[in-house]
Amino acid sequence: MGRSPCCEKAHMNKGAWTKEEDKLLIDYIRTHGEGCWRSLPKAAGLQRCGKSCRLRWMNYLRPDLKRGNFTDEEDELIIKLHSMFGNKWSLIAGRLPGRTDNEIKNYWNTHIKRKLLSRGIDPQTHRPITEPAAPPNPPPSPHAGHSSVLSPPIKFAGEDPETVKAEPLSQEEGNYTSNGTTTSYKEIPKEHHFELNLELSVGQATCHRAESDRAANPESERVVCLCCRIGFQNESCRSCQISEVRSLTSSNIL
DNA sequence: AATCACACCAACCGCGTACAA
DNA sequence: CTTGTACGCGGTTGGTGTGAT
Repeated sequence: MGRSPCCEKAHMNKGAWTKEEDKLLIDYIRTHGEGCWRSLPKAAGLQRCGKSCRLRWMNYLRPDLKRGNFTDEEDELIIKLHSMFGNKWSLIAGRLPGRTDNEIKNYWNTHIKRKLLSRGIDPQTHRPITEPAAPPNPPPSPHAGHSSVLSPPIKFAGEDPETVKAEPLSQEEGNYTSNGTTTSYKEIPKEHHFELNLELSVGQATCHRAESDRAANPESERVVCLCCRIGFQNESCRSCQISEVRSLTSSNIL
């Protein structure tokens, strides 16, 4: 038994959207807001499936979308985020205001891949192409309940957040180089590993907001929830209620 | 001017997941 | 617990534009 179709395709338009269809969709969402994509087309008078409407809105019609070329800063941020998340385009898009996952995915496949290859970097592994293939290292599952350490580690060169660039570590026989000194990867203290803490903050987490609490109780462990390590663009952290928009910097991550 | 190759990007497709019944 | 439905995501496709020959 196959999956039931998301809609009755026989009576649906396909292909490029017309200006009239765009207007119908925009007008409807302006009036009624997003949501219930399945019933939206009929309510809006569109001969499209809900999926198609959602995609059109998300990728093209949303008023907060930034059109135009990617900046060099965006390029570098995408590279950096891709080294962290892999092909999790929605996660990456969440860190680039006004950009969609589809847009970033397309841009990655058409521009950044080539850019990295020209630098001699494998776009998938973010390691020099001349290196032997590393053992499989899938990106962390968004559902992972525990911290995951990316191994081998990715180094973000430079202390200045403005100059952060994703660079694969020089790795010769498991060594890594940082600040001019070479260290066996095995000897690297755990806190220097590039670590993604994907634990969901359920219960009490001590965030930036709680620095004062921590000062009052120095024995308490400083735990920073994911939202504070990575940052939310458009919504506040639901565990610590930080509402400021935080830009991604190396200091947020490392 | 015609044709071809390539790049770009909007849109589609199928799957995984969340959630309600 | 199972099942059905809707949504969101990532991979892929196909149309269009542009430059080279």
